[in-house]
Amino acid sequence: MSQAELLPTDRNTYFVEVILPLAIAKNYTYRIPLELNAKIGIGKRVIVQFGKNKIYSALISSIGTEAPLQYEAKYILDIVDDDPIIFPNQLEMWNWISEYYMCFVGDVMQAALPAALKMASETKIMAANDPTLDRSLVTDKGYMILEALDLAGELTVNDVIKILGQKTVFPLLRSLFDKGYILISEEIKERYKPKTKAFLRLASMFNDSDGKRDLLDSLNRAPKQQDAVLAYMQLQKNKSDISRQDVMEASGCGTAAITALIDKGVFDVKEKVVNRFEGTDVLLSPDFKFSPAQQTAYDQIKAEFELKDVVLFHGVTASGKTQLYIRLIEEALAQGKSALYLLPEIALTAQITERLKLHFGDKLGVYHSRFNDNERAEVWHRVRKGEFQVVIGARSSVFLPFFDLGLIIVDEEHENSYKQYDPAPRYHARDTAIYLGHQHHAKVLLGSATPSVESYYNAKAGKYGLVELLERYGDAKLPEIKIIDIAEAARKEEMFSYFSAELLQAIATTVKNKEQVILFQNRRGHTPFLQCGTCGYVAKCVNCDVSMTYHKTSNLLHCHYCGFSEEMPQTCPGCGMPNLQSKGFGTERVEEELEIQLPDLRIGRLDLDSTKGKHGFDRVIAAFDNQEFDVLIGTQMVTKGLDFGNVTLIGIINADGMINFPDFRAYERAFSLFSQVAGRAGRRQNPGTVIVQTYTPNHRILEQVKEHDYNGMFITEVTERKNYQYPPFYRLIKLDVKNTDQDLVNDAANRLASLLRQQLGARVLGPEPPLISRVRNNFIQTITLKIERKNISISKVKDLIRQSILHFDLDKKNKGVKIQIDVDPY
DNA sequence: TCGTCACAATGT
DNA sequence: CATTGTGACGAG
Repeated sequence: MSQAELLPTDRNTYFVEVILPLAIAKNYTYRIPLELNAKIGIGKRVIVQFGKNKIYSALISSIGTEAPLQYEAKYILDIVDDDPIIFPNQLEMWNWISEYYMCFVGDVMQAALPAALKMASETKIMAANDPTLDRSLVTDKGYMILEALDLAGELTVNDVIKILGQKTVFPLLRSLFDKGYILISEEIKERYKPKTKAFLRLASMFNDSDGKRDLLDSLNRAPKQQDAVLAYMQLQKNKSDISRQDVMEASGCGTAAITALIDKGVFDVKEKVVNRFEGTDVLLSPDFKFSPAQQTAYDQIKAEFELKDVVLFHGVTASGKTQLYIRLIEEALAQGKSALYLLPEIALTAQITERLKLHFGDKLGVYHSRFNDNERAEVWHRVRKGEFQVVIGARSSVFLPFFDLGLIIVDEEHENSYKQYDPAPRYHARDTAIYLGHQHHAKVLLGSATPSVESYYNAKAGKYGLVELLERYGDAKLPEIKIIDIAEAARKEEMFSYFSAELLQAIATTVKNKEQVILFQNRRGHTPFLQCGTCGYVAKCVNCDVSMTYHKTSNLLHCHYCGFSEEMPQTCPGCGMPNLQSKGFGTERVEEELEIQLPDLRIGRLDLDSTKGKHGFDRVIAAFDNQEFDVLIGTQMVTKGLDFGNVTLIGIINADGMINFPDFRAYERAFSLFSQVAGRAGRRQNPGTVIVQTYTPNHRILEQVKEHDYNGMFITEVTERKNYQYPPFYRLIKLDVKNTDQDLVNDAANRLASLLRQQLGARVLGPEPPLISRVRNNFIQTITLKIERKNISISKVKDLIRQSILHFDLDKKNKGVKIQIDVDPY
């Protein structure tokens, strides 16, 4: 059904299928009132009533003329948009995600739309103020609500829940309503508000010079106001639009003076909609010189793009990848196409966005989770209108309403944060980007210094093009990597706290040379676990099967899984002895110990806890960049695409935790993490040094890191994965079975596994408890499916899984058991 | 997912 | 018995 057919004179009755932003399996059909016929269109939002009271904004996914047979469709209440907010090919992508990752389209809608574009139904309650009613007849709680209404005028249901401290308030409100004490109104409220700014204009009578003089004279006894008027007149010479803020800045007055002038009628105020991203429209012409190696890589990428739609670009750290990307984006723009540059969330620093802004000016949109909703909605609208031709963003920017994409860059393509885990849709942004590229006939460039085994395998197998750039920009050498055996150093009495003599020495020398150090410890907090030296008790979270981490900054024990925190016990809760010992160490502890070992250092910390708040992260980075610290201690946050020219020493405090992780990707992850950390060292003249402390100095992964031997790592990994049936040779689908009752979970998981085995046989593994077998009071059992790539269709397998789950849900014994499906888990 | 309905548990 | 809590179910 095309738009053109839907003329205002159209007297047909239409029915629309809508997607609701909920985790429900079906789409629902609504009827269009005749008077709205002219406005309907796929991809527009509509207001619908769903259930008895709830009102949602849903999205039209299809239009038809057949009335449903089984039931009578409700009418839609209204149509929100004049133009569709999403394109048909986006709907197609949503459906693909929902099919491939086995989730509901409503889940995809939740993830795809910025919250400000989803509207909330806020049920408002007002007092009826009927003097004939006797308030003393209502219950205590009812009375509380009426009192609160007297004070506030109106309340939302949420407010009532807070006031009463209980969840079920509807019966109570219903009875108050039925008896006539209150009024209830459903009001849909759009959360997106364009940003406005107050602009001032001098009232017309003061516009000539006489008027101006009189005005200034009359303000003789109000010097601040006089200043403000003078400042305004000064600004008026160069600018036509003068904002209140401008006047305040130029005159040094506060709001009071301006408000007084407005009240006197001296200034007229006008609210104008302004762009949230003002002040970035500097367009610099790009003028960088490619090194011969860069030029070769660039030519190869172009050549590969002629043959393949997806190209993997393996470029070592500091090889100048970003410059290549910029050149490629410019080319896409020159062809009148747009471009998307994806980065992992934590790599999206002010550093990189500033660099791109210099090149692309106001054509560049930035999209990531540290933006608030209004900002995200604004980026959405401007991409939709084609104002932003280049978007740099994290995972979720694959959902933006692009048209005519010419190029997608997925930088740091190996990063596991491209895979969303908690809530559904559990999609992989790299793979979704490839789908998106396919839709737009765009080229996709995957970039990484340490490509994922999957992508490299795909490239080697000829599915993707492959371009490698294995030398650093401008002759820079790769850093030297030293492996230190902690056990041996301890034997020689060369361990001081967590630091070997060699590391401490290197830190001291580096700092003396006015260079900087990064220390890497992949655990945050102070002490990862507390154990009783007498009875062996370990402090664990009450909701999860994980040890509590002590954080010195809060002086509390924290659970990193559910956020629970509690006081640190003085004596062992198990046996009562005051013998609790700290085991292990996180970034806070490293910081503390380093201060003891080398007291005069200026130390900064970069982890989730030290970077709270919108700009927290950028602030720490900027401070380190400005050399306000000598040493930066951090978790894997320090590894992500940060570019510090002055860092020449990297220390990995303890490499073993990363290597000995029970997961088939552990070695690959350790290799890329260590290589990425090492890549932070010495990006200019000085190649830099990396010191890795470990108890297993001969581990093959460390050997390979030391030799910068990506290829060796790839070959050993590929062999192992082939032998043990892992990706890229097999597809994995993980099913988590969850419930608060441990026995129920175990039994239900067994039942599900046997249902699956009936269909899929030995491809079904488990169930077994995962590493963390209880999170937020839910026990978990995991069933893993390994699906071969040949002789069986993956969509057939997914159908069989869906059938098995349907079966599973029919069994009354499985009531209340939740199943979570993760396709291609990371 | 969320709200409602039916029913059970709790306390007067 | 009235109020609060809990679970199952269905929504167009």
